[in-house]
Amino acid sequence: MARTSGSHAAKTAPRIRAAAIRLFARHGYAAVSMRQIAGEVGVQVGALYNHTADKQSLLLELMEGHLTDLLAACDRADSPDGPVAALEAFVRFHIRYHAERPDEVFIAYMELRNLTPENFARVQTLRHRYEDRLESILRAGIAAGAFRLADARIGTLAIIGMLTGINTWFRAKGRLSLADIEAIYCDMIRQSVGA
Amino acid sequence: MARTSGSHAAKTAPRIRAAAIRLFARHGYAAVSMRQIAGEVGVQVGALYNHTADKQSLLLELMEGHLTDLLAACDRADSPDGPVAALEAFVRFHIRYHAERPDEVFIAYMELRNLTPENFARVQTLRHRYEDRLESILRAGIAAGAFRLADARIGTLAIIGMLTGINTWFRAKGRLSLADIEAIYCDMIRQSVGA
DNA sequence: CTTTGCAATGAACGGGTGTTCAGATAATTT
DNA sequence: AAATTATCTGAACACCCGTTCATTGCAAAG
Repeated sequence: MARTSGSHAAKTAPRIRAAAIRLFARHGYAAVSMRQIAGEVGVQVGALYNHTADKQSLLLELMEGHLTDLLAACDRADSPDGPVAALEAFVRFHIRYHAERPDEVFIAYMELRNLTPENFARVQTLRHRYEDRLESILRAGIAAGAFRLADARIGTLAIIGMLTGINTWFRAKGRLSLADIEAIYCDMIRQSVGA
Repeated sequence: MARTSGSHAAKTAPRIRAAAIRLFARHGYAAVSMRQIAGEVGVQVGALYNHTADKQSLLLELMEGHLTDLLAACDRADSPDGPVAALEAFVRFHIRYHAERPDEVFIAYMELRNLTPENFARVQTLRHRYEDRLESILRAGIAAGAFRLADARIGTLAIIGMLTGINTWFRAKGRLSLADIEAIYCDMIRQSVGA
């Protein structure tokens, strides 16, 4: 039987992913070469291919990994009863989770066009699953008469867009802390759906 | 056979820009080669360099062109009196203007990292000038007591993020027309600032 | 200690990259 | 009609790309 623990793979593979995440986020998938990634890991190019089939698979793994982690964390987070409280919980979860993983988020939203059509479809499915969490909250709020919102789907896309935008400008050293921003966004989003 | 049929010589520059816009938007700056652009224009690679200094300058020209056009159009659009009406006018202008130029918008928001630091600063300045249009409206609304919004700057970034997100999913053939989306966004954004 | 087998090396493959430039040609000016 | 200017071609330059593979090294299993 092949060795399963203590082998190099257990250490090199995650390091390749970490290097790829940082480099892809910084310069973009197309602008980063396999040699750059290998250099960051401290290994020769060919060695990468012991851990990933090719560059495209590496990108897909990063995106799918990020999105499945996101969905799992979203399920783990408790969602209180009542549309207004559930919406606020979602907003706070989203902001916190995304603020902790700026590079993964950047890749997952910016490198979609560098996926092959099949891989794009897989990633898009996962993304849709996440958006559906929010859409369900909005639908429930509308049905309960708690929200004044014309369309749950558009509302979902608008709120997600608003939230994801944070990653493009938020810096921890900025004028406002993440908690400040969280509070402002909670208010704006609650108001935006008329609650 | 140098030069195939030279009558449209003076029209090559705009055609290069048009091809670059389409290709950059579709595949990304880093993934598009000068040979691809030349092929789309129907010309050899070397000919591109009669109209642009290099690939980086081409990207900068497209971005700066888009943003100066945007600012000019924004100034031309009439902004009614009163914070609520001014906000609605801005939202409607933004959605319409951006819906008409999906490729330019995509490039201006996605290819920032492929600009040299100097060029990035220039583009960022223009972008900030546009955001300031909205921020002024929000500030006036807060000062007049018409808006319930904790921070004008964060409000600006939140609303801009919400609006720019539209370009990532809007398709003219979709369930809702642009006018529908415009109406929903107007409501959501007005509500989001507490008006 | 030997065997086993994964992982890393280093070189090579075919092809693509942005950019330059001498020479050719068409349009415009004189 | 001749001279000038602007523009395009076609080839070349030096370098980088993703990927493959025979060879080598080395940690764990027996």
